[in-house]
Amino acid sequence: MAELTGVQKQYILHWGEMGTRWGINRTVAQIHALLYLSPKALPAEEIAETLSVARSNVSTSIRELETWGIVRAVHVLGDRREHYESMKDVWEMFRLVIEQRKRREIDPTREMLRRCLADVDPKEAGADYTRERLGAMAGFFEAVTELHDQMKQLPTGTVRKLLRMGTKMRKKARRD
Amino acid sequence: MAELTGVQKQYILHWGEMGTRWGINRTVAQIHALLYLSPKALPAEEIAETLSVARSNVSTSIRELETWGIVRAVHVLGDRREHYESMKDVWEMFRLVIEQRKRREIDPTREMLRRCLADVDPKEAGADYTRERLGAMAGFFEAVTELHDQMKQLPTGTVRKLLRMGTKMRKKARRD
DNA sequence: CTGTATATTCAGTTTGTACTGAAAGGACAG
DNA sequence: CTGTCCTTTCAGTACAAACTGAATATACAG
Repeated sequence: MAELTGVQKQYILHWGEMGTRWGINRTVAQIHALLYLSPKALPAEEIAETLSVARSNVSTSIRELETWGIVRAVHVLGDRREHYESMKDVWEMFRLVIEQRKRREIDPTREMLRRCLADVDPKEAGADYTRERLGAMAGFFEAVTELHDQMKQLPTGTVRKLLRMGTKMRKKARRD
Repeated sequence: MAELTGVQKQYILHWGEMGTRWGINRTVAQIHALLYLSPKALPAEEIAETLSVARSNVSTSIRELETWGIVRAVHVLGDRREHYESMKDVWEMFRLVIEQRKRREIDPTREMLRRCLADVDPKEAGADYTRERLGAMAGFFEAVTELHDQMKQLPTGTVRKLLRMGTKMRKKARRD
């Protein structure tokens, strides 16, 4: 893995770009991309060299990937260094990330909306309007939460079944 | 709307924070929050004052919201200024944003993956492994695209029906 | 036309996040 | 223990994105 192939380079750079667009640090995303493509676990130093970033930067980035649960340290016989490897199951990887982003971002937003709804001062002008808007937004987030809870518990295969079912319902609706 | 109520402040600040976490400019998100809560369309200057940002900043931010299609300019009789209002249908708003983020981010990633798969050099060591990993990732993105296409064409009510159906299937699966 | 009100553009500045390298902190072989 | 190898922490720096305000463009009333 010392030298990257053209394809690897392309994938890693793109993945880094995607990361930034979704609020994920570029280097963190690049390291993940590198590990995902790597057939064997890599030591931090090799990651740093391959991506041309500081060793310490790799350390913190790896830590973040570990908190997501999509990268873990493994030990190689006869080597004192930690080697890092990425989870390879793509669906599971995204499930983990989505679950955590929901916890970190969706859930607090739901709470904020509830708090706001409770705090609307009825004496304030336009209180009804504010409640209406906040309520609509809250409803949406509740639905998203419901959807997520479903997905979380469905095995991958069932998601695919639902996809097919959706197709049928859509076709039927069009005929009606 | 000159002075914000406590609830409005809370909502706008939180929404700005959420924006940044998803790669959306804080001010852009705040302006959207303000317009979403506002019962009437607001002129740029009032937005700037209310949020304490430069008039020019509002101009560019509004432009971005317009490209998303979730804010539009309206005219008020006897006023030369443009007034801006947010779409109020939350589901439609998110549908628009998701559709465009898919176009800007998911689609290019799919293309990148296809290109990579085509470019894998069979002579290179580990070519099979690389293809396997790229293929798995590509499969995921294809599924996401499929899911999106379904959602896009389903009326909101049908999404809810699917949610309920999922619940039943899950309960059944648990019994089995 | 001219003058005024409004909107946009853009060069320069600010700000916050990411990154580096040096120092400190572990772990372990000998 | 001691020295070596590796990891983590952190203060300072670099950099990119966001923001400002002045200059410019545009629209329109008179």
